[in-house]
Amino acid sequence: MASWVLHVDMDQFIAAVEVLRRPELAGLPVIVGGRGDPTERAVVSTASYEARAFGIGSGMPLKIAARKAPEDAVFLPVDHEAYEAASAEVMAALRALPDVVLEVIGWDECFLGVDTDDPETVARSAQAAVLDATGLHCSVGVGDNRVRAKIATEFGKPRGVFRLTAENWFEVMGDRPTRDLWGVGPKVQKRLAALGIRSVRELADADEELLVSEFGPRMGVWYHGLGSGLGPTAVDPTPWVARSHSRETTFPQNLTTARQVEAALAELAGHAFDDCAAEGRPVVRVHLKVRYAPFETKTFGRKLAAPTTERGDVIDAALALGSTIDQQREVRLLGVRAEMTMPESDESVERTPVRGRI
DNA sequence: TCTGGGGTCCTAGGACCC
DNA sequence: TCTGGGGTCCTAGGACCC
Repeated sequence: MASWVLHVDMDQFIAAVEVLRRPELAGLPVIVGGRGDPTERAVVSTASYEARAFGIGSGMPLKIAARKAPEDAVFLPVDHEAYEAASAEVMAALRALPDVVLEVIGWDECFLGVDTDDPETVARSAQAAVLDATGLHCSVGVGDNRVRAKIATEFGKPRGVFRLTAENWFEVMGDRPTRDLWGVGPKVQKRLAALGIRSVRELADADEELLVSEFGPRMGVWYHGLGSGLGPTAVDPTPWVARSHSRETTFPQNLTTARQVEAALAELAGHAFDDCAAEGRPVVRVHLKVRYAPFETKTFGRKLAAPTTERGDVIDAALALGSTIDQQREVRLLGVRAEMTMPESDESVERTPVRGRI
């Protein structure tokens, strides 16, 4: 029997959860984001397929979405708790499948590790299990590693299954832009293009030394392998442990005085601390993020003299960092991140240097 | 056109030590 | 007086993901 990685991704998850509890929204363009008010500073979390037909997608400012949306479009506020609950049901249904190892990647996606000679059958039973338990649809990517499984899912959407392996990698991906690779964003795409590398195949054929000199020893090698669809195969069922917690707010009206900045920092730092305290681990480091109007962002942080479990210490650290904020400029966003001590971890686990995880 | 909030990881460069 | 090579730790910044 061969080992396979399956990537399960919910179809328009957030919008689907909303439609599930409000069936009268079925078939309408549904746009979830912010507080559901398209005149506010916020972006789209998820748009239903009906809304996507109008060019509305995740990450788009709500104001723009409102301009593109038809009259019957419905704007809804984000309801984290509802999605958490739905996510837990999805994961439980998948974990109950026979002989699978499950690694949660986000609210609406996970990897499954399975040993089988018929991964498509496992994929179909995963879809059936999720639909049966929650009424929600998902797509499944089948791969011989995590990278190929993850990318395969896009070809399976919606409600489908797609297999991507060493065998069909170049046939499927070879002529596509590097941006289609997991972990290649707009900046890296540009830097690659400057080296004359535009397609996935060109990346695979590129000189690794060149990539290392441009991106460093780790990322250079990683990007080169990505061109061939190389990636780790391990699926790790160990529950995810947060390394840090942060709170940030974009203000409806920019802050203009030191008083306002201090009050906001103290509140954010308090919330960030509380999130860490809930995990029962001390805070070791505090970071600040400030976005000056119109859109320039600065981040900076400091290690604390010693790990602390005192709320006041974290707030003091945030305020001390805050004293470096330029008082002459309007502040549009503030964020405080508190990094925690880490429990003992297994460093031997191969990591995918793709940043970000929910 | 106007850009959220919550995360993780990598790199460069300076400080400091031997 | 001007000077090496290597290691580790820390900070700042950047990039990407969902």
